[in-house]
Amino acid sequence: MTAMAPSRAEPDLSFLLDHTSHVLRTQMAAALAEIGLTARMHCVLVHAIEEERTQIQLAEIGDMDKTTMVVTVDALEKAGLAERRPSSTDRRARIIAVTEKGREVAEHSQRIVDGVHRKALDALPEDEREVLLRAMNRLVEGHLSTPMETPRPARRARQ
Amino acid sequence: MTAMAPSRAEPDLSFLLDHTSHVLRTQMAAALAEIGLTARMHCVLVHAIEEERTQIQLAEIGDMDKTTMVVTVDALEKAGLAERRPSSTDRRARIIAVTEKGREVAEHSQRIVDGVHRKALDALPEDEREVLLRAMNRLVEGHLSTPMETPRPARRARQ
DNA sequence: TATTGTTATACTCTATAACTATA
DNA sequence: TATAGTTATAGAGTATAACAATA
Repeated sequence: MTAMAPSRAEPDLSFLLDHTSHVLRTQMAAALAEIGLTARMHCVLVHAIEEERTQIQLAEIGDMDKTTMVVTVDALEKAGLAERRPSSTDRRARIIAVTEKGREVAEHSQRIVDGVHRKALDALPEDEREVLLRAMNRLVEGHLSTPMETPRPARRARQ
Repeated sequence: MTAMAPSRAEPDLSFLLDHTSHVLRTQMAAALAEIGLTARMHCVLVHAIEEERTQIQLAEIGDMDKTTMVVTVDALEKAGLAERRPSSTDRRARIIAVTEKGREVAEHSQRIVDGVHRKALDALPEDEREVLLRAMNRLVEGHLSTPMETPRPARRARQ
């Protein structure tokens, strides 16, 4: 599953980040699954509510491929939480419109997400909690802002 | 790639952990790739040096499946960094013996790993760094210690 | 020519199932 | 019967390629 274990004296930041993010992700997935959502569906729903956005825009926000967005929106439509509507300004593009039910579900799922985060943070003393968030934000905006490119191994054509 | 984006007032711990662990992982992969190692190969190498260990024991330490361990050990053997030796006490088991070259490479890769971690931590003020590590360790040992079970969807037999 | 969304599918990763040898 | 290691492969996830419609 996750690689890399602790055991040395040196602080193993990889292990700490991999482990915590993985466990939190399983907690989040389990919590959202109870109302039939994936983390991605929740993410798209929330950002589609904020303002009129196309699939591409939502894909960018959620850092997904546009093809992944297609299946995510398919799932949202199937669940009756969102609909594709033609953009009034670009006939190629589709606006993701959240339904009334989608709005309700998103409110619920946002409470679930916040609750999962809250429970994790509440496990820390207040001073640590604050500093942890500040430090993580600093890393996200600085040294750990951009993924390093992995040389993708060219793919052969379709047929 | 990674889902879930920031944007709300609530601290989005999922985003912070996912993003930082992902970026750090790409940095680590790139750094280790320069000497032909994956993070998993490094992990196995290091723990195989510490003491005589079987594949299963190493798999447990690195939190991998035994079948994943097979391919990792294959790679290490192919690179001349380790060898499978029959255990003297259990004829089913194989001890992973690290070669002299493997020892040298492991020393090098450990420096690389520590360097990648060091650079990330050095991007933080000292007080934040310390608290971050303390808080992460607290989470790993407490609220975020154990992944939540995902109901695996039974798999059909082979053939 | 470039871009949005779509379908089809190649590829990677991981883990289950089944097997062999041994305990 | 249970376990260590192996092989084969199912299945999930993801992203590339190609395409149609439109810009």
